[in-house]
Amino acid sequence: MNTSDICPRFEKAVGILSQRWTVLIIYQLLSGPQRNCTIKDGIGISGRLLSERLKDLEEEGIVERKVYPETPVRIEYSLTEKGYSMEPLVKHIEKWSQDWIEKE
Amino acid sequence: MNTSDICPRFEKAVGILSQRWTVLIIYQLLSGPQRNCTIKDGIGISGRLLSERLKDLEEEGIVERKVYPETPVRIEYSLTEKGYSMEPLVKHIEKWSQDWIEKE
DNA sequence: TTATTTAGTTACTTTATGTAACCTATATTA
DNA sequence: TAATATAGGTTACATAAAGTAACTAAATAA
Repeated sequence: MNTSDICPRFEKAVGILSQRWTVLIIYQLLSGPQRNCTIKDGIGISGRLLSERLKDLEEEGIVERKVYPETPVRIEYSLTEKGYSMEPLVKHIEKWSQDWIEKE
Repeated sequence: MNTSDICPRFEKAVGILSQRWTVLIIYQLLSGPQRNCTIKDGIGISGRLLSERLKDLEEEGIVERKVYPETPVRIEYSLTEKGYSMEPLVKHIEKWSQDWIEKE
């Protein structure tokens, strides 16, 4: 039985962050809107998981999907306001890693 | 093929954070050294996973395990210096969740 | 001896992740 | 027209991680 008394919002945020690839996708999108294949090559995720994560992040209101009916069609993903609100947090993780993770 | 060009230290940090329960265990230990069962009840993790995570975190140098040969034996877990260095990060996550995760 | 307590393990089920092949739509080329 | 290429995405299947519950070990108390 789960008798924990942790704030549900905090738990939810932790749940988002602790899903594999989420932070790296947001990190990648911090350099601007980009298409599927660019994110893929940028962080080394598989196509299947990238589609799944982008869909999740869209549902969370963190990522936005835009279709440009050009030829060929262009589909671009970008961060929403909520997504950009995570920038300081992502940079904080990056900073911490520089200070506390040793070079291998 | 993984052609990503992400800083290995950042990747490592993200790997730690994105392991389920890690952040909650550290969060719980921020209120001071405590034993297995207290952490367990505090965050609602199963005994099996808690043991596994504490072992991982000990190996990462984030958590310290101390045995007090009393009767019955008391085993206490606490944050190391490295563990405490994550406090601002954890608080940052908490703050973000208050600002951006809606009540359900 | 028997029971109790706490930490931790074992065995098994369910869910998440990884990999590769395939589908669709459109455009380009032979 | 037919074959090829490209990008986004899905399907099918294999492996790894997480969840659940029962069990073990060590030490002490009744």
